[in-house]
Amino acid sequence: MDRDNEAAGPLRIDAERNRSRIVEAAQADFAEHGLGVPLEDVAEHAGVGIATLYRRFPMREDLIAACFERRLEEYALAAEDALDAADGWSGFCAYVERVCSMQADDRGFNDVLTRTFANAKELEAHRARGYESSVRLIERAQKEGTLRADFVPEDLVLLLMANAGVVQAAGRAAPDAWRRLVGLLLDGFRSEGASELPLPPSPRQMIMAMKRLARPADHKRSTP
Amino acid sequence: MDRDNEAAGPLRIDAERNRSRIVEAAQADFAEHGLGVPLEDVAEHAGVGIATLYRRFPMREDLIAACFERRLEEYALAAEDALDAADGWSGFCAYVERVCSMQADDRGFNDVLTRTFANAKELEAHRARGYESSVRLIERAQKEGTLRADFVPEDLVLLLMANAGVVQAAGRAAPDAWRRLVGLLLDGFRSEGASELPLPPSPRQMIMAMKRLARPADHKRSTP
DNA sequence: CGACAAGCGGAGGGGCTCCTCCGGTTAGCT
DNA sequence: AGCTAACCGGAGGAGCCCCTCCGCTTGTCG
Repeated sequence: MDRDNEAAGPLRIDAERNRSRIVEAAQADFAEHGLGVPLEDVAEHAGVGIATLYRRFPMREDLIAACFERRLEEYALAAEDALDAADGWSGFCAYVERVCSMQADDRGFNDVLTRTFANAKELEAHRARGYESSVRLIERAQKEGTLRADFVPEDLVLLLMANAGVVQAAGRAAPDAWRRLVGLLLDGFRSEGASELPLPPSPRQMIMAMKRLARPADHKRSTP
Repeated sequence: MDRDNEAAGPLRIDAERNRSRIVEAAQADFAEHGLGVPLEDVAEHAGVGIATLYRRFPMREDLIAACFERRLEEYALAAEDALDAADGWSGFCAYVERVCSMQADDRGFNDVLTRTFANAKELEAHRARGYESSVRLIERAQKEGTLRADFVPEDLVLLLMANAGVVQAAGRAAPDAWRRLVGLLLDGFRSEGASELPLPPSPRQMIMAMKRLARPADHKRSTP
């Protein structure tokens, strides 16, 4: 946790209790409505005043970090677990499906995955860990000859973005739509019958894109 | 156009001029910022008062309809053109690339494509026309044996949603990222080496999803 | 040219959300 | 028990955007 990141001793027990309630409420609200949920709603669902929420989490990003550290750790673990699979391809597939499933289950996490957080060290550390393992996962499956040779790590980010789009658009109306997309994409990832592809975006470009998404939001996106 | 859909004779010439300006400004703003752009900005860019905009387009959807009828017609045409291609597969690929390219070029159109508009007959008519042609495109490529046999029209909607996600996330930071995704997906669409897939969402489910997106917006989505 | 319908635009009320200020409350320590 | 620092929460200003009302302007037609 990052509770005591800012000097200052441990919280008073009532404060600690409120903090937990806030995080729990936020996890539920983020999961259901995405990262843009009004903080006043979170405070209300937690049964605390809005000021209490702001005192504990001065920036929305702080609350997001507290809510998603676990999830991002699981994300990193998914890649590490997949390295233990019997063969490279099944490990790769299991990884992809597990991560995309996490996206489908949590609308907030769906947002988190394609965004960077400048001031949340733990979050970014987990992301980096997951990234490294996924690179090894790719290499292993490629050496095995099952994953297409021109596959690069940025393609995984593309997969996350694409899946985010489907999860976002399909929502509860078609809760399993993402599985179909992932199935189709995995067939595209096979080296068997792979055709020449446009160049992938560069790592730098992907990072820029993820940074861009972290900003205020150009304009809400949906019809208000 | 739908200018005179509501009885009432032709507009006065100054009014007609203002109307055109509004549509032009809106096309630009929608393309750049998505359908959620503040209408006050559109009015300002058009050089008219906000009241003038609302008088001519009482609902945001009216303005959207006026702005995107052409684009949606082009969308329908893309499928019809593709039916003229030398073979089924290249027609199918050309269609997919053309439509996805349109998404990448216009953030508003990107939103329009995965949404329904209850009160915009022309728009929905074009969409239906495009849909029918795309079904024939699919059948043709399947009979030819190049497109996987289990491909269904809903998979095209999935493609649009996935591409929307990439376009949305990558934005200008990685303007060609979508090409890579489309390339990978097209490889997944080939019948060569196709593996068994999860069931596709039903047509009804896709329609529900597109209707859902048309509503007020559950919660803005991005961090405010 | 003159009258009047059609059109114009800005002010402003309303809703939503962010975030802060400050007077009242309470845990924890002696 | 009593004190104090830590904590609480609601009121409310600020910003953004939606949409309407209404007094003024202008095209059009006799």
